[in-house]
Amino acid sequence: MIKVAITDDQAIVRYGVGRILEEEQGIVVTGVYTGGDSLLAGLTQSQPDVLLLDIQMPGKNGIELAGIISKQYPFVHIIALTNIDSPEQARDMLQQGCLGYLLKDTEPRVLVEAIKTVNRGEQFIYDELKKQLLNLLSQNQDNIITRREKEVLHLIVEGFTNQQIADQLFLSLRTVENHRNRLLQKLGVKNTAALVKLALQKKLVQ
Amino acid sequence: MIKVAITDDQAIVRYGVGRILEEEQGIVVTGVYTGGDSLLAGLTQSQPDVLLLDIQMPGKNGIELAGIISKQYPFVHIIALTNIDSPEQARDMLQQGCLGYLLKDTEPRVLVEAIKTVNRGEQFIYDELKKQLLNLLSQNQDNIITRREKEVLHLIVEGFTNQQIADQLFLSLRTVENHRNRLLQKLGVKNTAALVKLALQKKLVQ
DNA sequence: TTTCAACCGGGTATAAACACTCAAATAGGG
DNA sequence: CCCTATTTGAGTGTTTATACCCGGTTGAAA
Repeated sequence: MIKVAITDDQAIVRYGVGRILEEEQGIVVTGVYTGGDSLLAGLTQSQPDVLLLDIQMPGKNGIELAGIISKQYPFVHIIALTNIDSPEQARDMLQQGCLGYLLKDTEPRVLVEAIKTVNRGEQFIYDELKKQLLNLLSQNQDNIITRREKEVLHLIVEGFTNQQIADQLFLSLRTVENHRNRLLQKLGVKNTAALVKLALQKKLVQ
Repeated sequence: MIKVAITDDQAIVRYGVGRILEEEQGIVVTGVYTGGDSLLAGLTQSQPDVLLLDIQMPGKNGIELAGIISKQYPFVHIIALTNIDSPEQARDMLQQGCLGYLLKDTEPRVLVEAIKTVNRGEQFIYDELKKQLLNLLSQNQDNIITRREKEVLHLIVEGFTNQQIADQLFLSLRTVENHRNRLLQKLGVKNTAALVKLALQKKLVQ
């Protein structure tokens, strides 16, 4: 029997996953938690073989939690279960020690398959995501935006002029212009409009 | 007994909502559908009192479906059940004849309350959304962006310069400059960066 | 028919952004 | 410590954008 725990702030998801797993022989649900705090408390009592973990939750988010749990309970295999189809987020979760990444529109049999796979200590990632993760890696190799550049980019997106940015960061106007030019180069765009659009879409800034 | 139907492409949600409603006296689930087509087919056989309808679905989306159903079966009361907390989307759904708008992180008792409320033909919208809808209305009253301005705005966001936009739209550079200035005025921003950010965030362009 | 908003175009300025090159100080990893 | 990437600053010039102004046309509504 594979012991599975669920952590999700949405009651609908807790009920839904719970029912799917109850109908499955070989799987038993040993814990249902509504958030990070109750999860961490529950883990001190009993540890599941597989933990289904939501990412967007009030309080501690799934990324933090995955990091904490995979260090403290390395034998608990974590599957991220989320609504958001984002390779960036998947990468973060995998780096924190998750073995699986699933979307909530996953079919029940796939969910069950994923649980059995990670229970054996193997990774479970759907093919489309694998591709996206590879793309992300190749992108990140040449698109290294430095801390300072990100800082300047943030202020550009907020609508400040170079002079205003220079004043805020205690830099000369020239320095800010240079950072701005380098951003245009690195991101492969030609003007402010495209820069802001890219920054917002790729979530380089909040 | 209130007859309730569920339409959602996510199995987890179908199971979860199903269980919540089964535990409730006074409510009976008479239909569970995975998408628009099976829903429309099912409605020809039996009609629920309340329909829980997802918005993001492959094929026909919830907004289309709500329009069709509220015309064809005006006695079926529709509640939008979605992950996306967006007043724009809520407005669209309500305009299509929905009586309720709920997020999937809704607590079971609220879900049940919503069903009972719309079953009586009353609207069920949570307070926060009411506020946001009012804001949306007041914004739309003074922010009347004309067709042409929207067209220019779209091309600005795409990263084209005024000259390029002029060429594409067969206008003089001056005309485009004027449109651009009027956009800055109307939207109350001072430069391209802020304009693009606002346009993307307020979804004035795709 | 008048009125009004949208649309198109222009004039004249200044401010800001963009392109390219260069180089010194600095912080961080090996 | 050295090496590298980052950060910072500057020179010089061109291109775009922004801020005001103005008037003519058109189509739809009052």
